Amino acid sequence: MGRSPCCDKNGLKKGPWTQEEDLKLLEYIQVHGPGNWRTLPKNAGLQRCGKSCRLRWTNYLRPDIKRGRFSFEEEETIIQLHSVMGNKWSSIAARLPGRTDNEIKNYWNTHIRKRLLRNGIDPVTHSPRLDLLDLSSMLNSAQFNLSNLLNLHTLVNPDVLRLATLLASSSSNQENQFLNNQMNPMNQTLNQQLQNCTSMAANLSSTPLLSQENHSQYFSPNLANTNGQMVDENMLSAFLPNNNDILPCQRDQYKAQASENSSFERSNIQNDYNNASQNFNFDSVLSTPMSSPTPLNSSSTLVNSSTTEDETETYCSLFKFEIPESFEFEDFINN
DNA sequence: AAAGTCTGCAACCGCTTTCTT
DNA sequence: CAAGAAAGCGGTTGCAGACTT
Repeated sequence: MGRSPCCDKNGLKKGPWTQEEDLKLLEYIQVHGPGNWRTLPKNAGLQRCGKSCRLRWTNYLRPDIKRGRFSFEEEETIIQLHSVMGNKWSSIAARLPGRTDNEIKNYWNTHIRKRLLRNGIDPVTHSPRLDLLDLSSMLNSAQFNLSNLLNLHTLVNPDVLRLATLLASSSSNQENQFLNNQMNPMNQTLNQQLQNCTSMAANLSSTPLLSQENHSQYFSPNLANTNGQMVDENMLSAFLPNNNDILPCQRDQYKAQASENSSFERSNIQNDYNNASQNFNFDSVLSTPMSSPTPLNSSSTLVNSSTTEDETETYCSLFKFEIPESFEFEDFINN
């Protein structure tokens, strides 16, 4: 069934409402109540479409509308509801008194969605977005090479060690103290890390990865500005124990991608894993001098050129999360 | 200081669903 | 039951103000 216009649009005003128009609409509704939108504009003396009047009332003039910034609780509620309902804005709004669907939709698109992306979470699926990472090129890169990770000369490469330090100490003059206090437990826990990394490497070796041709660039050059106190939560997860569940959860997606793309590369990962398991010498890890904090090298972090801006932001943000003052590295890796 | 770019949000568009006659 | 009107809904657009160069 075709739908005719709700009113004759010729000569009707569009665009932002003026105070005078708002007043007319308010006064009319106060007397006659909302509804009957087709005849309302004429009766209220408004040169507006009835639909426009209804929207103005429901989204702005209604007295029960709560204005101002969304609270943390509201934001969390929106995220939770969205993870269940998706873009059912009216259903979400029905559970947030005083908020309109339009307002929630706008807030989602301008704030929450970006925040989730910044945290490496897909705003549609609400799951981590490691699927976007080109692990192959990452692990072959200078700093995030699996061989380096597991090999004594380089593992716990300076940046990883520095990350550990930074997690426990936000200022550089505390680093030595941290190392003195934490190295013994780290010696034990790093053994556990090794097992987990080895296990993760096994997972990786059976996980198809996007080819470098498809992901020629990974992280944007502006990561060169990343300072020593900004580290990658997800990257760290890849190096530390008990966070490797992220990879298995993405495996089906990788497999689906692999089935569509014959150029997936696994050999590099397999080689890295084989080399690492042969060459590993744990003691030398701790004998490797701590490097002075330096910005993460942008050469290892490139963004897939085919990704969207938001996705690019996701990649970049993977390396940017605030480290709480109270964060304890030991607790984290023992967790 | 000016021009260009970005951001947030109100409002619109067009489709679907529900209601009324 | 069918047709048309009204309401609901989600995606998109346009613009004002903020920010950057």
